[in-house]
Amino acid sequence: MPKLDREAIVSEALTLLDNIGLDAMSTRQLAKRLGVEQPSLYWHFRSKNALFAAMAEAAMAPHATMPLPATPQDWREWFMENWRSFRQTLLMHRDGARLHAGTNPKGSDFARAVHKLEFLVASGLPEHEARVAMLTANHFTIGSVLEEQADTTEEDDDGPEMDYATTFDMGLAMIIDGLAQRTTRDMNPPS
Amino acid sequence: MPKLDREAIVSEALTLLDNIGLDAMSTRQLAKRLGVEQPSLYWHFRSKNALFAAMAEAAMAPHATMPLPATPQDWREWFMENWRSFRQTLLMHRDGARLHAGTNPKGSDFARAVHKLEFLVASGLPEHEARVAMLTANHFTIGSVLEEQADTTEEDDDGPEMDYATTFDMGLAMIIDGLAQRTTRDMNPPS
DNA sequence: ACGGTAACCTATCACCGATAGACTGTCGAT
DNA sequence: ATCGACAGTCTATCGGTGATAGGTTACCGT
Repeated sequence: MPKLDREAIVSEALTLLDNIGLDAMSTRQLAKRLGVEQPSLYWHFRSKNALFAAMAEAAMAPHATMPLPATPQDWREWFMENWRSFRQTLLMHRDGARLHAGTNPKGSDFARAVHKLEFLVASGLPEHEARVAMLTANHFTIGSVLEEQADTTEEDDDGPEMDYATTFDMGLAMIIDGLAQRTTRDMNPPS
Repeated sequence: MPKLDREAIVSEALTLLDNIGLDAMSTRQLAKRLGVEQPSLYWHFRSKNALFAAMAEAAMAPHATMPLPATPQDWREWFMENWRSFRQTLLMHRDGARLHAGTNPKGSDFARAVHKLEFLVASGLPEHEARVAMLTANHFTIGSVLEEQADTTEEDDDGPEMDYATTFDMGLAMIIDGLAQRTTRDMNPPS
């Protein structure tokens, strides 16, 4: 019988999430899986939302521990891979985007974002535009995965229908090209 | 005593949403506001989710009834205004983005999307790229508003802090520029 | 006058998140 | 060895929730 601590609870909660989805998750089912009564969870977490926050943070670990970019690297390639990784991490768990949406970033995440921004600046991009591009890619990724995971259309064998991965890649490439344009020329005036 | 029909329920539900937020919404509070007992709502809607779907559709009306683009119009300007309108509509109601996320588009919405795509094609853009740009802008908008509405930081008077509207505009402009690039040149090879 | 049905009601179910307070085990200090 | 503190779990319970079953009313065409 594994000792019950925050880590074990979060781990089991994530597999329960994968099985039944975010809306169906209840503290009672989770407690039953852990061989424990429901109120015991409230010793380790102040509320269900606090548990969700811990789950969201744990689910983001694969992306949050990726190596940071280094200066000799091609910024376009890194940009692509970074948000591909973000998307993949969101897709690892059922309702991963909904779980992630609306979670306040930790301090370390903020530090990593600063480092990434500095890398883009060191690669010759204007800081303001690079920051906007990072935010844009973030929002685009969350929105994409949100819609992908909300899609309930059955997988008929009548054809590929729509490839979420390549659509995502193309959208991301478009953002990258829009950003790349900012290195050479200024914005065109509004009229 | 106003007759109780779907429209009245949805209308009152949206003002209740604005007052207490999506998570706190309950059928009992809504029924009380309508001067009715709670199970009565279930004659008009099969489930709470069905009510949410009707609310999402009604909330999208301002954007869904906008005039469609016509061929002599500048496609860049229209693109900007269309997704600005989408964002503004999502912002009209509390938790508007969460309410909208994961709703299957109606048939008429699909028809409108086809028309918009045809407009972009008529403006000289390649169809596939235009379609990707529309999806990208959609996901970007939803992700942006989702984060904006999830932001709980108090409005201190120590400065502008961050202007969501202009950040959105700049991200949208980046997508537009990325799309515009597809008219003149092909994608650059990966190496 | 009568039957049907739209539209509401009461009553109730199973379940939920959360809290209060009692219990048990471990462990360090005396 | 004993005691006290406290981490960690339990039982019991609260108010609230979405949803269903089935009774009641009022209108409407025949």
